[in-house]
Parts: sequence; C-alpha cells; structure tokens
Amino acid sequence: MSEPTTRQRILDTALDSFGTRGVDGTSLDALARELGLRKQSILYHFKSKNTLFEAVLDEAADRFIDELSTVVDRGDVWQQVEGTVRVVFRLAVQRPALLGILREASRPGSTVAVQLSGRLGGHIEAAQSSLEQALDEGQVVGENARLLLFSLYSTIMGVATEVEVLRAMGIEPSLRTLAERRAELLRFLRVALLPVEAN
Amino acid sequence: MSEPTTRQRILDTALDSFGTRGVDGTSLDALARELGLRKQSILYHFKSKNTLFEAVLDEAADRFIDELSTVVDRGDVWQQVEGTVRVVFRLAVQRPALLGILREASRPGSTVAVQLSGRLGGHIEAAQSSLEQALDEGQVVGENARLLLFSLYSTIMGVATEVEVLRAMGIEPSLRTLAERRAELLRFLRVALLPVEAN
DNA sequence: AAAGCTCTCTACCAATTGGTAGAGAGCTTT
DNA sequence: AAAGCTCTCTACCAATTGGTAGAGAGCTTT
Repeated sequence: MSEPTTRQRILDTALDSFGTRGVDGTSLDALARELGLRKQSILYHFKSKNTLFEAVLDEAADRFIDELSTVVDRGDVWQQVEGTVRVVFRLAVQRPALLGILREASRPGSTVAVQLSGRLGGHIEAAQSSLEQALDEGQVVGENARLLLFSLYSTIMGVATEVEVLRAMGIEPSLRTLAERRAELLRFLRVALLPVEAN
Repeated sequence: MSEPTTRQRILDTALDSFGTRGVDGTSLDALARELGLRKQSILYHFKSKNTLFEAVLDEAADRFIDELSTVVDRGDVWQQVEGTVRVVFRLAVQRPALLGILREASRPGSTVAVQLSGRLGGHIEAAQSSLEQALDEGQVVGENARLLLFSLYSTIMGVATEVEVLRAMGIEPSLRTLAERRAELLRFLRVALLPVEAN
C-alpha cells in the first residue's frame, strides 16, 4: 500500500469533516491543522473551498457507488435490499461522514443534490427498473416503483443515520443496538415489501 | 390577533433560518437584517447566539408537540400513525424549517438531541407504551415497540423531509407529488404494521 | 417631575474567515 | 548545470463573525 498523495489526504479528511461538522462548520485553517499543513497548501490543490467541496461530493458519490456495487445485480430484489441495508449500516459504523455528506443533499435549497444526481442518476435508474420488474413479476408488493424506491431509500438512510435521535429515545448506540436496529429494519422492510406467502 | 413581541419575532425568524440554512449558516447580522433590527437588539433579548439557539430548540419542540397533540390519544394505533404522517407532511409544506431543526438533532455529535430529548421524552414514552399495548393485542405486527417506533419515526421524517433527494431522483416536488408520496408512505406503513387480515 | 425600567441604537473590537502574492526548496527535464 | 515544474511555505488582507460598552428615547412607577 503506497502512501496517498496530499491531494487524496485532503479529500479524505475534508470528507470526514464536512460530513460530520458540516461545510460551514469546517474552516480551511482547522482542516489544514488536522492535516499538518497550512491552509495555503490546501488552496494550492483546490482553488477554493467550494471547489474542494465539489470534489468531496464526487469522491463521496464514487465511494458510495463502490460500496453498493457489491450488492447490485446479485440475487433477487429482496437480497439486494438486504445487501443495501447491510452496506449502509456498516458505513454508519465505519464511515458515518459518508452518509452525512449524502444527507447534506436533502437539506432544502442545497445545490448538493443537483451535483449528486448526475453521479448517482444511472444507478437510481437501474435500481428503479429492477424494482419495476419485481413488481410486475409479483415478487414485491407495491404500486409505483419510483415512489417505493424513495420510501426504501429514506427509511434505510434514516434508520442508519439518526443515531442522536435514537439516543434521545433512550437507546444508547452501541454495536449491539445497531445490530438490533438493523434486524428490526429488515423485518419491517420484509413485511412491507414481500407478498404474504413469502413471510 | 395582537402583533407579536420582538422577542417572539426573533424566535420565529431564527427558527426558519436555523432550520433551513443551519445555525452556522445564519449570522446574527443577517438575521437582524431580515427582522429590520440591529444585531445588538437580538443580543439584548438573547444574551448569545447559543442562547438564542437553545430558545429556538425549545420553541420548535413546543410547536411540534402542539401539532402532534391533535392526533395523539385518538382512535387506534393505525389512526395515530396516519394522523402523524398527515401532520408531518403538512409541516413539510407549511413550515419545513420546523422539521429541519428536528433533523439537526440527528447529526452525529450534536448536543441538540440531548436538549430535545428532555422536551420530547414524555411524548416518546407515551407513544411507546401505546405501541406496546397494540403489539400485545395483536393490532400491530412486530417485536420490539421501541425499535419499531424508531423505524416509524425515521421513515416518516425521512420521506417527508428529503425533498432534494427526491428531486435528484427525478421527481419534481409539487403538491401533487407530495400527496402521492404521502399515499405511498401510508400504503407502505400499513402493510408493514397491520396484520394480514386487516389489509 | 424625578427616577427607573425597557428597549434599540451607534460605536467599537478581537478573532476568524476565505483568499492572494509571491518566495523558495527540491525534484525532473533539457 | 540551467531551466522549469511541483509543492509548501510566510506574509498579508479585506470582510465577516459574535460580542461589549454605553448613549439615549420613550414609557411607567414613585
């Protein structure tokens, strides 16, 4: 494993900071300090904070697609959903910032979504048509594939991400409760998605 | 309707700004400009930006509880879930910032959740025991009331809030698509929650 | 009418912000 | 060995940030 370039290190650290503290909550000085650099070195590699942010978005989209590529096109729809839940929950533990960046997109008025849609667009299309086929074949219960996909996405991301809400509800987040949450979510989705005879 | 006090006006405007642009993204100067005041007048009513933020959180919790109080303790569990979905979707249109503030709580490492949990704690307890009873009576399918409540919360908030994600998926947000989304969510939840014979 | 309270203002301030200019160290190419 | 390229640095900068000090207008209480 060769050591990463400075550019890659900046991208990595920025992703973590933007994803947890937010873009506004991350100053270039603080980022540079974390990297053992001066702010001006960051600005050499990325000509402005916004350019850096856009690069981080692309990076996040790539990583996310990469993670999901292992579960897409494998098995039936339910196995794909199951795999997605598994991946997202693993990310919630290993790289929460990655999901955090994706969530920034859902802020009203943000331009992030537009950026990301370009990157993720094709994958959304693929997921949708795969879901459509499953609906036609009666493998999955529902009416509109697009809206169903959206409900699925929101549910999975929501449950995986809202650690602090969970804490507010009196569930201390730990690996065990996370596993419990995942199991409950899978049960929930299974009942909602699969036809009666499959449950 | 008597005109609101300056303090209340500040609270209102701050809630909208904090909820959409975020706390970091809202400067006291910008807030004051919006209110037709000077920043120093804001600081007279709230001794610091953080104090204002805490007051806004309390306000948001109160409003949210207020909105939900119309659906709680009415009818069976399903009617309560349906009512909650209805309220949350109405808020997504009328006062998106209110949901935005609540969502800020789910950011990792935020202290917001701790604040809010004190305010919402009792209501969560009530919802949980009501769900527990429904589980016992077989009105609802599931295992753990607490985890089920959490899945429900995440799903409803997620679907109602992630407008930009929706846009990224090619669904232009409008009143009609919002109604469609709500209908789809209700169908989804209904299948997931209610026993087979009720569907 | 004097004293005090409520409220908004002007005048500042130190710290932090994103960003520019340009020096210079250390490689690689000619 | 000279020239050029890559990269990080020091030295600045104007704008913005949250916040303090305190003046003064206008009302209410004594």
